Amino acid sequence: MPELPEVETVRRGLEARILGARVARAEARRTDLRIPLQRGFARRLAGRRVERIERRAKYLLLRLDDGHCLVVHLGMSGRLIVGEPGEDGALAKHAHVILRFDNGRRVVFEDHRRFGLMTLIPNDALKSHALFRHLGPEPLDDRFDGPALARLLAGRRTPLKAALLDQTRVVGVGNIYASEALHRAGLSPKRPARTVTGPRAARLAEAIRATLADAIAAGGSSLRDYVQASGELGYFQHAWRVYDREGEACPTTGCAGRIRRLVQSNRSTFHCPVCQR
DNA sequence: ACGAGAACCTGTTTGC
DNA sequence: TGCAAACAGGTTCTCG
Repeated sequence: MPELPEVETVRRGLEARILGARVARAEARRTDLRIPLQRGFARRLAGRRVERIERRAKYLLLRLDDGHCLVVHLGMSGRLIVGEPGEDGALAKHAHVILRFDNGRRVVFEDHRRFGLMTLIPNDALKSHALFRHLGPEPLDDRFDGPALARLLAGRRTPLKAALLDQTRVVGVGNIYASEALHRAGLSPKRPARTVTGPRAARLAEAIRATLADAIAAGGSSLRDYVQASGELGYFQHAWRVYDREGEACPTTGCAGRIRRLVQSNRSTFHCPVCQR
């Protein structure tokens, strides 16, 4: 799922609803997530206040009042469902962790594939933690530009699409937005990453930033029943230029190409062979 | 060190 | 309708 725009959308939804609230009760119904929940995970959350809600790459960081950070990754199928105050509906089949806050809100972590994770890490250990140590720069940071991207791709023979998915290069771009950004930049997903320099790198850096920013503005992409933290649907999926549009006409003005699907590193890539070179 | 592919797990869609 | 295969937004390990 969730790539940077969806995670950022969830972050904003959480911020509006549980920032400053205190965990009244926490419950772990299943502990074998991608990283098994720590012993006493629920007990350690009880009574904690959420002081800040941040995002790094595709990770949500809930800074608690005891010097720890509740780290959440949604993997492919993870969701954080925030209920209305006082509301206490039925739990989904794969509701693994339930947090009840003192403002009446319930936050449920659901993840049927269990590629996601929740874990508590001391704030001062975050940066050096194995989950974060090797992460590349944030694409929406002002310092992320053409020259910076060219340096990150230098020497890489791997196809450009695969390089964009590599979170040690740049973070936050996943399978949908990699295809989208490459189309926006007019660059072939098959091009060796190291050939992206100068004006091409500038175009790609800008395309990545614009694609992610547009998606955030739309509340992310909602696939199937994925919902953002507020329970609303994002609508960026309607703005996809190439993703999941195999056989359709290329949306580039004046381009007569058709969108093709190919498989790279076991993932689908969508592109226009005519205007992406 | 690098790059490609498989593995992790469950649910849904597609094709015969 | 039934069944099997393919596919799904991510990350991490293994192998060559």
